[in-house]
Amino acid sequence: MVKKLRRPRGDSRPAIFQAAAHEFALRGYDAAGVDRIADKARVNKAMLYYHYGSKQGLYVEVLHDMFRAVGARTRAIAQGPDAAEMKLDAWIVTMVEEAAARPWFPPIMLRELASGAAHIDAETFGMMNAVFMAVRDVILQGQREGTFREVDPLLTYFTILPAILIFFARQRVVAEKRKTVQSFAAAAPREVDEFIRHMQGSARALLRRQT
Amino acid sequence: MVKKLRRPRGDSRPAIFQAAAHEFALRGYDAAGVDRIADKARVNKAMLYYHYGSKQGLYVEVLHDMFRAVGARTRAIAQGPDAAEMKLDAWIVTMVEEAAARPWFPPIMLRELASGAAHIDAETFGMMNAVFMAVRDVILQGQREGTFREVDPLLTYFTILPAILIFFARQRVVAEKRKTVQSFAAAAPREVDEFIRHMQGSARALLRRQT
DNA sequence: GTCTATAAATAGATAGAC
DNA sequence: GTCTATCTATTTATAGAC
Repeated sequence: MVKKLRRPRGDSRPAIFQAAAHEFALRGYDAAGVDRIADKARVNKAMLYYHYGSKQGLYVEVLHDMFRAVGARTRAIAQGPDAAEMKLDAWIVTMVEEAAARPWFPPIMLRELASGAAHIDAETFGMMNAVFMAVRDVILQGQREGTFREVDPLLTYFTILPAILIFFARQRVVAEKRKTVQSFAAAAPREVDEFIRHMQGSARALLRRQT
Repeated sequence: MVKKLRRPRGDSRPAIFQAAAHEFALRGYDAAGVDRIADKARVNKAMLYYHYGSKQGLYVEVLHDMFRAVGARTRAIAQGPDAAEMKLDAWIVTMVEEAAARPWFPPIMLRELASGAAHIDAETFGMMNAVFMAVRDVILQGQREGTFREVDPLLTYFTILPAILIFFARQRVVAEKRKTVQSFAAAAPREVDEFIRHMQGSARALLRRQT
């Protein structure tokens, strides 16, 4: 008889966090199953409530973890001494790295944008907004320096950001559908390095003052 | 006693369609409730199964309706006689008009991109892909004509499209959160005309050959 | 075409033993 | 910290009367 594999005792909290992040990314908040999260983390469902209180509480932790990391790095870049173009390049690298380090980040953020931020509390919303504020500062700096056009910072932010989010979300789509749907043969997955160059070039093209 | 308002008999099918489109957009496929759809359409739940067979069948109809409309208009533009820059401008107007005419289109498509197209059958996937193919043809045309840079058509498509989708999805976020979250005061809603100009300008900036 | 009633499965959450 | 058992509400779907 095969003994059921067990995690070492005491590390159930991070195991639940990981499993929840993946489940929320895969199915969205409402469709995510507390039972499925517990199974994936190989813990009892009651442990989830012991550590996090509720499904909502668990979701908020995942969101805060995301925006803490992204927010801190974005603010650091915005407050640095570099020229605006360099800062924008660095921010794109940051977002790509965070999306790669937390694969659940792009799907979750896309879903929240799609649902009107339905499951986001005021505090988390403030963290989301702080990221925008920092990027807006960089765009305004570039406009003061004369290197950027007089674009609308908000509309420009929401042109660059979703492109990054969708790139990562799309990688999964392509990988899975290419097996069965021949019409998607043209859409080979792209390399991350190639995408960073594309995105940096796109952002510069969007913002650079015409001559 | 107040008599319950009734729809005229016989038009339950379109009423269900409308209600379903909104429910799918608001909550996503998995979290959408057949009961809620029936209530919203003011029909009995059994009617939904009578007309559409299943929740999945209803969802597929909503998807097909979306991509039929977008696909036909996109193909017509791509096959027309205009220069590539004009075609791209026209396509952006098309997408904005379709998103305005079908408010459920941007949220549903964003969710599918976020979930890896989990609920999309092969046929619908082909329709989605046909839109990309037509836009790719326009980009290739512009490159042959010498007006567009040698960008990757796929990465460029997925830079322009999500910006349009998110703009509409975001309008709802802003409208609702601005009431309660003061930190979002900076993010006033934008006018659609203003957005079209921004998006056409962005697409041209992305693609125009540098001098 | 339209309705009621209900089946059968699954959801989030909790009490209480260990 | 960890587990079993269970409560209650909600889910998709169907059978059958009208």
